[in-house]
Amino acid sequence: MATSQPEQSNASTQPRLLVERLRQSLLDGAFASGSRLNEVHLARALAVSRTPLRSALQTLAGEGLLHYVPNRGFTVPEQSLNAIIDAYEMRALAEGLAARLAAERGLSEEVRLRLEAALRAGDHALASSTDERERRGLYAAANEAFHGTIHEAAQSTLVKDVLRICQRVPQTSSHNIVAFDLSDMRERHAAHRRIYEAIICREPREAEQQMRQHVLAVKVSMARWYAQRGAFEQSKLEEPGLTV
Amino acid sequence: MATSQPEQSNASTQPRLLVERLRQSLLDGAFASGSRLNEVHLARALAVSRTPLRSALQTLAGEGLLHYVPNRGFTVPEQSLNAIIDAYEMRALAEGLAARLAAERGLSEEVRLRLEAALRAGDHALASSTDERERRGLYAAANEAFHGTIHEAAQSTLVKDVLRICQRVPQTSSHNIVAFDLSDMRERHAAHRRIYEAIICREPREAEQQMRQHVLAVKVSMARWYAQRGAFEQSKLEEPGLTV
DNA sequence: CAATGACAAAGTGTATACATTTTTGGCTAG
DNA sequence: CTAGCCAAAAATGTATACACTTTGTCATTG
Repeated sequence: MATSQPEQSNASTQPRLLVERLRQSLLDGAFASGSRLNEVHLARALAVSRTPLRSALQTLAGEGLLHYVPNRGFTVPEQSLNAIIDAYEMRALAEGLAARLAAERGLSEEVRLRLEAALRAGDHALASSTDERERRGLYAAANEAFHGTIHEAAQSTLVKDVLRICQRVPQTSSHNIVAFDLSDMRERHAAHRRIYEAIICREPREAEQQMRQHVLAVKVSMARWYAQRGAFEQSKLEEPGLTV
Repeated sequence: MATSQPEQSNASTQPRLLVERLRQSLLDGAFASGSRLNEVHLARALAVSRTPLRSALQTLAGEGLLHYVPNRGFTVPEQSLNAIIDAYEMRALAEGLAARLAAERGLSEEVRLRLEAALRAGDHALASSTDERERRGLYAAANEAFHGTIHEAAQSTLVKDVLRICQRVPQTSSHNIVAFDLSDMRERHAAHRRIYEAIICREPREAEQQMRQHVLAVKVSMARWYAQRGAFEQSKLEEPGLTV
């Protein structure tokens, strides 16, 4: 097939692209929790052969986004409510560290501009009178841009990787803000601004503290939302380790 | 080859075993920092074909233990001194969280016994009059057992994975204690006991605090050691991002 | 009728051939 | 003598065939 294909030579190779696509799908919850991924079917669906697909799956398993059992293939891990809470605790610490490092090391001009752009995008999302659905989309993008920029500003591959791992639980992904109502969003946005100021003023402790509280506040919103939704949508709510 | 081999059917498959072996080698520094891993040579050296080897390499790349560039294969990432420091900061937070979770959730009988065994092993290592080299080995094992047991006790896959990532920097691996002298070891051991007590007494805050301080103390020992050693062994010590 | 064992089907694991890309070494032109 | 280019070699990427393992089904048996 490789010979018959025009091969656009995108500088990126198949496994790399597959990792991206699959990660996105997994975070969007496109695959049922606990389900097995059939290599043959999936390869056909993605129009690649098993080899590059397996490469991608192995990588994702390494990241913890998939679970691998030797002769039984790859499965989508089931997340318990406990795991989601833990993920937020971990994320709060890691994002806090990222903010602290950013404050310690300072922002390059380019990064500072991007951070400010993200804040303005948040302003815009909250000010716009568009429908609820669109506002949510806009704010999610601004939110993701804000956090992503700080992750970069920390200039630590390790911290960035840890944060990626923390967001492997779809419910903690920063572009997933279903749990927010409008007042929540306003509060989050104000927190973003406080964090930004602490970083700009080079106050590491303050930046870390603000960021931690911010993420923990998100945790509470999320937990509240799940408690409400879970109450009538899913009756299998039993400790310990209820799966959502 | 699969057909000619007796195939001991160890319930574990080749890639799995390879991941273990390679991870160990990488953490032990068996491969030069920055070097490229040649798939053909490595496969021959490990007596497997390229396919399972690549599986293992992809997984390790997913963990961040290797760096992968599309048409250029796998390389051992170079660690800057900054990266090592960051790794300790992150590890301090993650281990602290693990200790807190362990204290919150309590220990099963079996885990508690293992933790106590690790402490006794530490006692033994410090009390024994064997030579310096053997003491170091014994203490490293006890240290690893202590921390590893707490990681399990936290009962969080995510926290465990984060900790594994933190230790991908060889210099932060808990079985790597080259930086300790005897008084260091005694101090670390005393800290272990305090952490153990906080967990047993179900005091999450205290456990987290003690663990954090403990890991940060290790960071200082390590940094001191590198500063001394680096002074005469490597002259390329230049900010920023000096590679060790 | 339930339990069990054998067989078939499906799925994963591995080896290998070949395509594509990168690297290397030498050659020529300036 | 150096710079740049071309071809050959080496290394990585992908497809595919086949081996092995698991799983599901059906018939046999207690």
